[in-house]
Amino acid sequence: MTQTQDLKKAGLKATVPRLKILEILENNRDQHMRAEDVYKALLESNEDIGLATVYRVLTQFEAAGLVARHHFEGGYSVFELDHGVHHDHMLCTSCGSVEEFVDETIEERQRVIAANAGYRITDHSLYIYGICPACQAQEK
Amino acid sequence: MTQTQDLKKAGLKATVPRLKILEILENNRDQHMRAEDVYKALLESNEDIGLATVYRVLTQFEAAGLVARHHFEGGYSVFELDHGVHHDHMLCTSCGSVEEFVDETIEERQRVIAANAGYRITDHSLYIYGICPACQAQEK
DNA sequence: CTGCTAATGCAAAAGCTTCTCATCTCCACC
DNA sequence: GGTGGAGATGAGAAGCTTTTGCATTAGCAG
Ligand SMILES: [Mn+2]
Ligand SMILES: [Mn+2]
Ligand SMILES: [Zn+2]
Ligand SMILES: [Zn+2]
Repeated sequence: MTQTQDLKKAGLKATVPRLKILEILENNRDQHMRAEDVYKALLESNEDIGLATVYRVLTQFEAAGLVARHHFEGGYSVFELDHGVHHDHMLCTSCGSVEEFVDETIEERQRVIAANAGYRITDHSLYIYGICPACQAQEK
Repeated sequence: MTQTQDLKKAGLKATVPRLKILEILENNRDQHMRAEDVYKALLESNEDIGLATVYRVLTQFEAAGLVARHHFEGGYSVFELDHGVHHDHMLCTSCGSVEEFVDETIEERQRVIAANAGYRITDHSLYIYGICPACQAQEK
């Protein structure tokens, strides 16, 4: 399916800014990008797209389920293409690297906790912060 | 132990602003307060303390282990007195109410995940977002 | 009591994100 | 293919939370 079709299916007009931003996210599937990062990538591609549009489009993509938004420590949002498969994150507070993981035991416990309290879960976020092996090695 | 002693033990001078802020946090043990909330409480007590000081003091309290800082959705920090017992949070996205919980199974799984990746955990945060029973009842 | 250092209040500024509004672009329809 | 109009965009202003610079004040060791 083309990117244009992806957008149409999400109920969004296939405009140039949206197509370019989608392309950038696909070219950085392994990254968690800030709006500013996306904006810089656009500038490097000589695209004349405003930062405000980047924010608008990313929010629309999130609402449409095309991307996932995360709030890592730092007071800003990061985005990644939503592959449909949920995952959580472990972050190195020293070098900033991010590792992804899925743990069905934790997922299940969360469902149980919510059920016991009568909550209907809409979302959840789990971040493990620590020092990665590489940074530990450098400590010495 | 007095509040003055608490501060001294944490390596902080027992100043008026720090004592007042500590007092406010103790008077709101069941709350998760923003810096702004603490500031407003100070104003109501007719304390002439600047917002910048509130931010500075809360950050110092966090570093000293006196309070815990959380990043609920919304782009700001909330603080609560640290009772030494770690807990996670479940939040209602409709009314904003917060429920606390502890789940040893999840805690253990996190340690295992980190160990498998060679990470040394320094911290973690788990937020479950959903609709609380009361808000579900009102939906209909 | 005194003096030095750390702490404070205020205002300015930073950092991220949203909003306003005039202009431009998609695209459904002819 | 041409067109009208709703929706999208760019630029800059503004909003919010948090931090910082600096002159002044206040803890507290001696
Ligand atoms: Mn990810
Ligand atoms: Mn709590
Ligand atoms: Zn690292
Ligand atoms: Zn609720």
